[in-house]
Amino acid sequence: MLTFSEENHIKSIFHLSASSQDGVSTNSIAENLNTKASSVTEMLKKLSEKSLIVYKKYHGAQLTELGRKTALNIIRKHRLWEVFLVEKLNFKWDEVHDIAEQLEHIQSQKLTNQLDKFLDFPTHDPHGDPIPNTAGFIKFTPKLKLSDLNIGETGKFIGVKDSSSTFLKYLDKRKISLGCNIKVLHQEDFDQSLHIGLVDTNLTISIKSASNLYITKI
Amino acid sequence: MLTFSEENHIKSIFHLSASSQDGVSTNSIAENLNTKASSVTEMLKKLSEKSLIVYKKYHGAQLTELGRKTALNIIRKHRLWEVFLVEKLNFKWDEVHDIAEQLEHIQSQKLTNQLDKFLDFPTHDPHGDPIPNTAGFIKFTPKLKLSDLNIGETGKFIGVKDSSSTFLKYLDKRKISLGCNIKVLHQEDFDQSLHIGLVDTNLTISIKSASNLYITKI
DNA sequence: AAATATTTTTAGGTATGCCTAAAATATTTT
DNA sequence: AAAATATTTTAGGCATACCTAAAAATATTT
Repeated sequence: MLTFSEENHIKSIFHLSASSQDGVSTNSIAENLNTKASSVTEMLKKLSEKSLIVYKKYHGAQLTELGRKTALNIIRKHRLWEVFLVEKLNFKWDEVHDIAEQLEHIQSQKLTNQLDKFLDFPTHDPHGDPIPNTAGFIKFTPKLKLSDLNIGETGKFIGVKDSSSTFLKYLDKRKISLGCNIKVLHQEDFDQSLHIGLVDTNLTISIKSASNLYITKI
Repeated sequence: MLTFSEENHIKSIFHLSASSQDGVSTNSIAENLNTKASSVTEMLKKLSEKSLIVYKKYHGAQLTELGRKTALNIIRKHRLWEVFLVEKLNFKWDEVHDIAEQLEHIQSQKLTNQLDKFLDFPTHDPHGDPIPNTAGFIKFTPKLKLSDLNIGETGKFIGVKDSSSTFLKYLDKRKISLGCNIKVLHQEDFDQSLHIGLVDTNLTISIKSASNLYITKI
């Protein structure tokens, strides 16, 4: 049985591992969890003793296989609850994160699996992130960004990188929703902003926004 | 924002208030929460400072109006989640308590209300206990026990007093389920055990069990 | 009403999880 | 490679929420 704080650290290390080959730094975890480096150091020692991470002083942390399984189980719960909130309780996709942050810590294997079944075994959460299965297996999809497309190419919008509430609302306002097809029409020389085409409208978005949208070429 | 421990104490005081006119004793809370009297004393001071209870040294605690509202909100969440687990996720009525103990602490007014709506505004949980509404209003039903009926009288089974897993399983085994009609056929002189009649079967239950079943006369 | 028993509180201790400030180590710059 | 800078760890504190044991207050018996 892990504490909330232990679980949050494990999750943070998992997420930060994606973008770094070797150990995750103390500072990056601290920043991610809005805490201080010294607090993280303490926690890393504890997690190391519990065999959830490999920790070498001054050289960051890496999840063990057990740690990875643990992280994926928490992420599985988080994403399943997000689906529940959106599909069953009519929440918007920008409202679910904070509540799922709480629900992801509920301990009951049976609950998680029954919820999964109740939701008809969803494969992705409302932001397009894949949901790990019971065994901790997660479907890997290469992540192409809208900004990676060439002029004239079309992609299907399958997920967001930054799923902050403000960005999600920005997308809503522009009627850019998960699953829609986007064609890159033109790029502005001045600031690299993109003119894109949706089903029946064209609009302009910044290059920053474009690199927040995950796409598959079609 | 209250901690889990604070919420648990408030809830405990609420439940214990039902069976005692004046203040709830330190020891009874400690017993109820599986903790020690000294820990409870500490907590009572804190809750008193937060205006959730009225606490007089050596004379127990009583909820303030704010404390009562707080308790009812937690109980509302607990019971709604129990309904969810049984109705939507196919849990048995004896399996839901521990999970609901965790879920009752999730903070989101909107979540609670949307869940309520999703469940179609249930009035009672799977054990027959009433669910408080948003305003903290709880429907009072006089609690008659099966053991209070006279020989020959019939009652409708509407709730259990002790909803421990073992007792609920005992009822399942005997096919005694919420809502069924029970007629008291005969009482044994030797040990006061009751012969009762269900829809198509008769059986004998102890007087202890009979005083665990809430009934309305019909 | 005094003696005894019970309950409750206080005093002092422990573990967790956070903090700041100083020391130690690693990295980058010159 | 030495100096400067950045990162990480250690040391020492603080609040919460538990605990045991002793002291104080209340309740019960005689």
